[in-house]
Amino acid sequence: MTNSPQFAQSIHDWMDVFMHRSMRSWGLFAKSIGLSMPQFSILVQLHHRGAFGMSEISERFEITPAAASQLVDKLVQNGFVVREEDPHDRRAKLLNLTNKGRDVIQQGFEERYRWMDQLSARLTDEERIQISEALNIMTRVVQELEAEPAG
Amino acid sequence: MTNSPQFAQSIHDWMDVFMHRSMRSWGLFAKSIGLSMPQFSILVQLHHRGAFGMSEISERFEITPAAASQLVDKLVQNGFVVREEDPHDRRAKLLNLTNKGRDVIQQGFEERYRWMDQLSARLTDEERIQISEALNIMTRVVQELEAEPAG
DNA sequence: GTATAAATTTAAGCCCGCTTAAATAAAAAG
DNA sequence: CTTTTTATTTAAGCGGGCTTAAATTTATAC
Repeated sequence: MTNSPQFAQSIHDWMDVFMHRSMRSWGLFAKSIGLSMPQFSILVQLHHRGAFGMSEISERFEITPAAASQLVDKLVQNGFVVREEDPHDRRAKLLNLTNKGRDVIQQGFEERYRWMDQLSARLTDEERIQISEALNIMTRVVQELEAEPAG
Repeated sequence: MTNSPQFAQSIHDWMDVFMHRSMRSWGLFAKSIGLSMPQFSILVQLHHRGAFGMSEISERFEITPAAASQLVDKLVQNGFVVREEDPHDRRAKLLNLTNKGRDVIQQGFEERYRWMDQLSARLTDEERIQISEALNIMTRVVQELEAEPAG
């Protein structure tokens, strides 16, 4: 499937170290601000993709609409999210992050970045440039993939 | 803290797209094989770091020893993990993945890799080489960081 | 060897996420 | 306008993760 075994190997090695690290640390961070992982994941989605509706939550996380509603309820009660009426369909709701919600996610990413900054400190200028370019390419391609229909 | 704003920006952009994607997909995968995230995270840790004891679980995940014991219990009952006596201290237990446990994690990573392979297909040979080298550098540095005392 | 400390387990109880089933409200179809 | 479909919510109930408290077993200190 992969066009280059060497490339695949590099990707896989990187994902091993990276995922192993990030999975645990997100859990700890969510707990530290009193959010469960499902709640936190919803905030991350909202942060990344902007406002969306209840049905989208239940689809993307593969839970029932009832479960989505209840999860969001807690986020609303705690002031991370607001429920607004969809102007085009009064049955539907649009979820939005509050400032508090945005701040929390931002803070989570900051802490994750810090680890990468630590990593950065170990690199030569040349390596930093090389990595920077590589990541930009990947970011661009991922965004292209996501923008596509079957994405 | 970061030595180059350009580098930091690239890292952050990449983490945004990558984390957003991987957080959700791990959750869905864990659910698909009947594991909760906490259970699944323990398997990932065991896979990455090899055998370790109860106390280490409760420390690393910041839960009580009692909670760790109960979580592991379910993993044992479902055949993902075995509890063995620590030869150096008969009070302590050493956890190990069973073949089933190893397979499950392996499968999880495979599915994650597939996404990256999709990404790979969009790249030129030149880009693949560039990214491959960049990832290798980062993987090496992360491993160095982890191997150090204050890790 | 007795007393104390450490590693783990068991049990009771709380909160949370999830599901199903039923209710509400608005859009779409006829 | 009535009927049906769609989006969401509410309520009841199950199972799971977590905590505290108490019990068990083995190591360590004296």
